[in-house]
Amino acid sequence: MIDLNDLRARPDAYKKAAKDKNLTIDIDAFFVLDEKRKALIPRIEEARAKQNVASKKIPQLEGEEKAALLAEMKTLSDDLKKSEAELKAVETEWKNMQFTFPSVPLDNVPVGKDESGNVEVMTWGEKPTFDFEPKDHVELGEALDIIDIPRGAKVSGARNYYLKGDGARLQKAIMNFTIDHLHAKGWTMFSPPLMATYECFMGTGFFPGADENQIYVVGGKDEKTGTLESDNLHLIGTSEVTVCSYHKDEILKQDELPKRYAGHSACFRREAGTYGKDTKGLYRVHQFEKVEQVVLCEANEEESLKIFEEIRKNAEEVLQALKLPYRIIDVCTGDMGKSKIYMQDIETWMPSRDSYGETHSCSYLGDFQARRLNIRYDDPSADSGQAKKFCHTLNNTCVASPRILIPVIEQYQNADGTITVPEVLRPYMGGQEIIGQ
RNA sequence: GGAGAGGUCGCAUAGUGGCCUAGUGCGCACGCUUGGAAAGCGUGUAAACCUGCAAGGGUUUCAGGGGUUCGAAUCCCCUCCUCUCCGCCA
Repeated sequence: MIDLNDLRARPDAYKKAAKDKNLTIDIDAFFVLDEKRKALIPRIEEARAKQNVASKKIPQLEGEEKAALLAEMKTLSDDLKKSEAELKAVETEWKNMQFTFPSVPLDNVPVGKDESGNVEVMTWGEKPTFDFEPKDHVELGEALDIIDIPRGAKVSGARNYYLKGDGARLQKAIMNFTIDHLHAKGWTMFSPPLMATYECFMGTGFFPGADENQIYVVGGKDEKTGTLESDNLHLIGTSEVTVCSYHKDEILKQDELPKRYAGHSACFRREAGTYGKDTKGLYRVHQFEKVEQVVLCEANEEESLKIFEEIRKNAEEVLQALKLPYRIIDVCTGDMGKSKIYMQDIETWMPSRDSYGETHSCSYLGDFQARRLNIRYDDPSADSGQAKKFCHTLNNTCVASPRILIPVIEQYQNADGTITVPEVLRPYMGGQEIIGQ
């Protein structure tokens, strides 16, 4: 959600943002509605005020006087109902339009049409070289019986998989290592709900929009009627949805900000429209595990950007501990989504793809989500008129698996087909050094 | 899944069609009192929106939505949530 006063003050900034983010929206049409609404409201409020005055008088009156006022109020009430219906229609559209409006990206965000406009900012680490013919993670995983994709497909359809034995243990180890990494820095762990209401998806900016068909609806067959029923819940595609919504409709205290939350959860994505894309292996799957960083902080861009660096660094530290080469890219306007105002991706080197693959996504959303979720904080230093402000929110992957297993398995493979367990993960695997011996 | 009871201001409660501009208690803030504190006394105690330079004025909000009515916290319908009992169950 955007600030309407800001929209009215600088409509051109929003028109440019929409254009840069490849959104087709009609801001001028919105202003027509906005005016209509503003004209209707005083009319309705005036009628209601009259009604309130009459309501006090009526019980004191008797006979003709009373009948006359009742008749007058009947007419007023009928008119009022018409105006209210009109306002409701206008306001519904007025609100729906607002949900489609983008936030305005920061000035330093590269303008671009799609991912080809993204800009590499830095790289870290040496790409691995092998003195034998390296295999990809699927071949290695199946030979070691730690990844089973055919059986995943048998049981749950394409893009599903089993991690098995040391494969499952390796994923657990990476999750636990990452959780401990954040815990040591004072982050609060969450094991959040995996299902959430439409409002939470709306509040975090995923609904309404194209993302909607990426999300699974929780439903079931009604035994009596045999028809498919929806439970009006959706499976989260990221714990950002339920962790961020944790404080929905709350007023936080300034001195308890920033809130640093780490959500560890399974994530579910339909991956609609990606048929034929990344079909091989564990890159693009319907279900994965993720430790997500979510921060709610004060509405202060400078401070927020420091936190942005902090959460990106937290993720980098995990990759560095795993000794996985990666690069950071500035995501351009056309690739960042309507809610974000600044975004960087971390891409980790994946030998079998002979390229970097996206493993992390770091986003700064300004007050976009907090407005939709109605999360505010008390600012005692502010003027009394504006003591309650909307928070700013940020989020970044800390680690997501099995995608991260691709570089881990491929980079740590040995000539004999075994996999060396990264040193930092060994304590999480009972000291095990090699998978496949 | 079945039966029942509920959802009112930060919390607890009162409120069965106009006296509700939602009372009372607690909490909180400020003031008086005091050497200081407690107690006591007094005052205040939300959000959103409209209007206005401002002071102010107005509207809405009693879980949410719809209805009846000149008028709804209160009556009717639907949805959500909570609790109790039964059933099932990790």
